[in-house]
Amino acid sequence: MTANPSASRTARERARAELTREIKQEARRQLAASGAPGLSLRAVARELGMVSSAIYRYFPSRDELLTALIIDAYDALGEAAEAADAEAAGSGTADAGTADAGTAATSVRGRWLAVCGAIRGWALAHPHEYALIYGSPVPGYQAPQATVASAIRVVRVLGGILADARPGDAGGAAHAPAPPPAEQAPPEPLPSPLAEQAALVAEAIAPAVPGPVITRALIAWTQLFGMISFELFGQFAGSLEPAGPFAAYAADQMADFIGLPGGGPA
Amino acid sequence: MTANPSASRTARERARAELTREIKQEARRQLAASGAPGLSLRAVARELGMVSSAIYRYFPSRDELLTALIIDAYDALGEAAEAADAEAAGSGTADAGTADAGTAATSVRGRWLAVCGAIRGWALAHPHEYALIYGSPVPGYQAPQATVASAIRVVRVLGGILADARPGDAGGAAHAPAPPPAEQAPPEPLPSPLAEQAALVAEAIAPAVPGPVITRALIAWTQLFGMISFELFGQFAGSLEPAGPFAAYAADQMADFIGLPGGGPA
DNA sequence: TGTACATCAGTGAACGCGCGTTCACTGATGTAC
DNA sequence: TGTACATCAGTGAACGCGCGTTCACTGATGTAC
Repeated sequence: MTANPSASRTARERARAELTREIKQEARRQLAASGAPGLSLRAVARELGMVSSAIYRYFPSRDELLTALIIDAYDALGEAAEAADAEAAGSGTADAGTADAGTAATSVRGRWLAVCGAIRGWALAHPHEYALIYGSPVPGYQAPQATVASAIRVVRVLGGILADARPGDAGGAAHAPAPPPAEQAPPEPLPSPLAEQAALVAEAIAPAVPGPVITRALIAWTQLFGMISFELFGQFAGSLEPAGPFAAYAADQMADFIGLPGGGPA
Repeated sequence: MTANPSASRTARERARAELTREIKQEARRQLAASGAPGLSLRAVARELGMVSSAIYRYFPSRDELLTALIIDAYDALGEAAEAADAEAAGSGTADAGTADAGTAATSVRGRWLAVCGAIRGWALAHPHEYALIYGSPVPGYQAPQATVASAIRVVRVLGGILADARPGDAGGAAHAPAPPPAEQAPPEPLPSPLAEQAALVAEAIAPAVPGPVITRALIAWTQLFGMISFELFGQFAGSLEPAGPFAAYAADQMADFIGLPGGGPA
């Protein structure tokens, strides 16, 4: 059992990967304690029992560590959304790709509600990571381009639902039962600068979905995250707390607003 | 012209008030440069040409200064909203009280759009103060109860519009022209825990407005601030930028969503 | 109007703390012949 | 299989910096008689 080159290289690299993970994990713990601006390389090292300079073998600077945490957070949220979508769609596998709606067991509305709930659920479970990616930007820190690929995942899930709801309504088991609630808007065209922006978003996220629908979905998107931020950041204190019922109601209303089939009396 | 007691007391107090103002102003400048966590009493003092300990004659601690800035920001935003509402309502005075809708020259829809625009405008003009009050909470800082009175002002403006839209539609010049766009929701009652919450909010903000309408307005409220936060915090980068057209469209759509009279083709 | 006293703004030094990052180093792990 | 060399993880000391807050003080401003 002599070590062949690739296996031994993996041995060292495995140790490296594990410590990298531990550093990020400890950093997340500190994030929860004192927020992004309070994240300190020295404190992380201290907690891990290493000398502060050792961290630099793994992350060349504090900002690089922050970037890694941001990407991880976007990915975790994206995964949560994808998993909820896949489960709601009835396919046991977590492959939440674009179409494949032939095996869908639930309505697009059910998927929408499930994904909204999953996003909120993740945010409540990881409030400081949520704040890291959707809160005020860390002063002096500029998120590199590398983060956008992960940031877009959750949006892509919402776009996928939207796309499935449209061309022939492939995802809709619950299409017939109730009358479409508020669907007069799509005919009206968008004002000029917005129409082009919506077309670009559609192209990236939900092809063939008309501009007004995309725009309404973007409104719902901002509503969802605005609501979650308000809940987490304390704006609901003394009024809408606990916010669960409001969040569920809002998701349903926004499903109507976008024009997803189904709805009506619960 | 000997100084009488009250005048001389005012002389010293006036100096005190002015320096207090200057400290806050400089603190705001630093907020813009390095964010809330980077705000430093020493740096403020340095910039004002005083020794760092002198600040303690004016603010007993860093947190107290932060609190003062937060209250000022809420008040500034509230004032901006009130002023926009008053102007849209046609009364030249800035008295944006509850009713007095008899002299209203514009529709409640116009007031809604004006206030949404003013809120966004203030946020764009003061991004760091906006982040201070609507961004991630400053770690280790707990906003005291004193801030809520100011925080509620902007919500009260929106509630006032809502209230004016309802009982006999007192504020609506543009009520007749277009058919009410999406008003089937109000009849349906809210689920239990939400209904009570909505009733409490209505009582504080817009009495006599039914729960479903209040709830829709709260959804619109979260949408508005979610959208502004996304714009300021960079989530629209590369898609909805510039965000003006989207913001205007969204405000209009949300006016429909709440059921404000008017609307239709622009 | 003048004097004795109290209040208050601002000073300067100090306390004790933590931070990011660099650098020359030791010693272990892996590689090539 | 054994040896000589290269790579890499982690050490410990140091650099230079800024922070919030306290404290005894000076001197100016205001107050009471």
